[in-house]
Amino acid sequence: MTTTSPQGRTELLRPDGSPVRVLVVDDELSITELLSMALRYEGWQIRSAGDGHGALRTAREFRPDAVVLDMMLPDMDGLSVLGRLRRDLPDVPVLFLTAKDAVEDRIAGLTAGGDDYVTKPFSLEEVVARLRGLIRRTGAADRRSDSVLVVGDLTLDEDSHEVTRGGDGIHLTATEFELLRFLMRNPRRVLSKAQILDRVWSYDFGGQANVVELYISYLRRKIDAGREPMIHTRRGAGYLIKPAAS
Amino acid sequence: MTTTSPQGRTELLRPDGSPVRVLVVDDELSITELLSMALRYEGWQIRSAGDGHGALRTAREFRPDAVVLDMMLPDMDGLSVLGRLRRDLPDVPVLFLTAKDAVEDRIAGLTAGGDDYVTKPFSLEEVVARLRGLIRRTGAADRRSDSVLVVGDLTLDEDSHEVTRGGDGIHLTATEFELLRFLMRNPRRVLSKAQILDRVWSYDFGGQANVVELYISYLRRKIDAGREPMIHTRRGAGYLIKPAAS
DNA sequence: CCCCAAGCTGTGATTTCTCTGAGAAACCCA
DNA sequence: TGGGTTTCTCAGAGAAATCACAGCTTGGGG
Repeated sequence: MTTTSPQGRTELLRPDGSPVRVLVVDDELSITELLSMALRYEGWQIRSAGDGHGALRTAREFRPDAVVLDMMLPDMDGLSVLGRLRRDLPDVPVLFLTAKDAVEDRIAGLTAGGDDYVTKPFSLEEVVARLRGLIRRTGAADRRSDSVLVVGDLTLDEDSHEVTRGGDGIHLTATEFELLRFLMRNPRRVLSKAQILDRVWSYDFGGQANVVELYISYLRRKIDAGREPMIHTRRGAGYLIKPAAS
Repeated sequence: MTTTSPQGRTELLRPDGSPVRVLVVDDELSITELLSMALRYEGWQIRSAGDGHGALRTAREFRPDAVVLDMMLPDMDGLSVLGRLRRDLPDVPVLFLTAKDAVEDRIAGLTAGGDDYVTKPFSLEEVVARLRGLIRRTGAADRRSDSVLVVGDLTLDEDSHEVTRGGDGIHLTATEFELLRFLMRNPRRVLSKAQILDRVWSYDFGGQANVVELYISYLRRKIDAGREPMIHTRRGAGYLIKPAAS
């Protein structure tokens, strides 16, 4: 089931209308804090654990609809946690967090079962999107909701990563895609550069805030080029996207 | 829940009808005083603290619906306060106060969970508006109320920053927008130039008082131009806004 | 009816914010 | 390993917003 809030945000809900439950497992407190905060903001119910045993204990009692699991835990191997988790909750989808240089193939094997993974350092948009995808696909959320965002004649498919405007396909880089997704998930709302940075760039990004301006500029070239503009600047406040007609 | 006071002011209330509670944390007494006064005027219940430990103690007992938190506290790091605060009150939204030049580095991740921040020196309108936004969005106030102010055929959307009169879109600068918001939040009430200056301009504004006249003039050109005027001067007293028909 | 204080607005200086080109570095895939 | 792609920094140009100042208008008390 999905429902749309007054702000235009779409929320995932479970079949019975209660909020989706997500368990976050990572040994770094700053990471669990960050994720808990962001995921809670999606309207989900969050519990967190700092090690494998805690995770298993919490999972049994909390019965989450999805788990975010760091592969690198102090007390046990990520794989063992996964195995034991599956014993209690056979169908729960898992989003793995891994270091960038971790063995890709082992992960690839794991994700064959419908799970997914992101590498650290991640951006919140990425984690939220993948988690939404997992929950959507495994049917923890009632009706399989749509993976296509639409604003005016602009469409963005979160599954295939396809973007079109007025029917024409548009190629975007990864960062451009995430930025556009964030804008389109919040249509007609002014988003500050800080908000965008916090959401679209990875949590350890230490650079200049004007990358946002730069990428807005790239996006404009690709989606607004020659057409009625959809991306607007609110000087001193931020940016917003809205249908061209209005 | 929202209710409309006899003066025409719209107030945020909690689901049970009791006033919203806000905790203000800053080590400068002048700031907590200023904010407490302004926020109390919104009809909210305010407590304040001058350091991290005091903040945590008060938060536990007062259970605020929102927190205004200076990042620069004498006894502890703003982030530690945040972390511990979140342990007791996982869902409470936080409005951070930061110095203008510190924005870039330590804000990273702060707005990610739906939190927000303003830079010092701020204007009271800004703080109040952001707080209202936070409370509205995180649902501490009952039904998610909407973000549009309406006076006569004039509308102002706090989310999209859109302003229309009689259906026509009107572009306002940041300062014009804040001034109009203040007027529209107090329709049919005379606001003195001093009040306006105190609310709309930052607390350290040292300029000439006639900026208010200047900006009223700008606003009139944009929203009253050619139409029945809605902004009226009460010579020697101040200004007020009201629907054209009356 | 006159005068003055209060209010209004044109001009322009200054500051601030945004956009974008150029290029360096990192990255990815073959 | 090498070339194309992507990300990001830097810096300059340009646009927009803010504000001081000053002269003009207006309203209303005397």
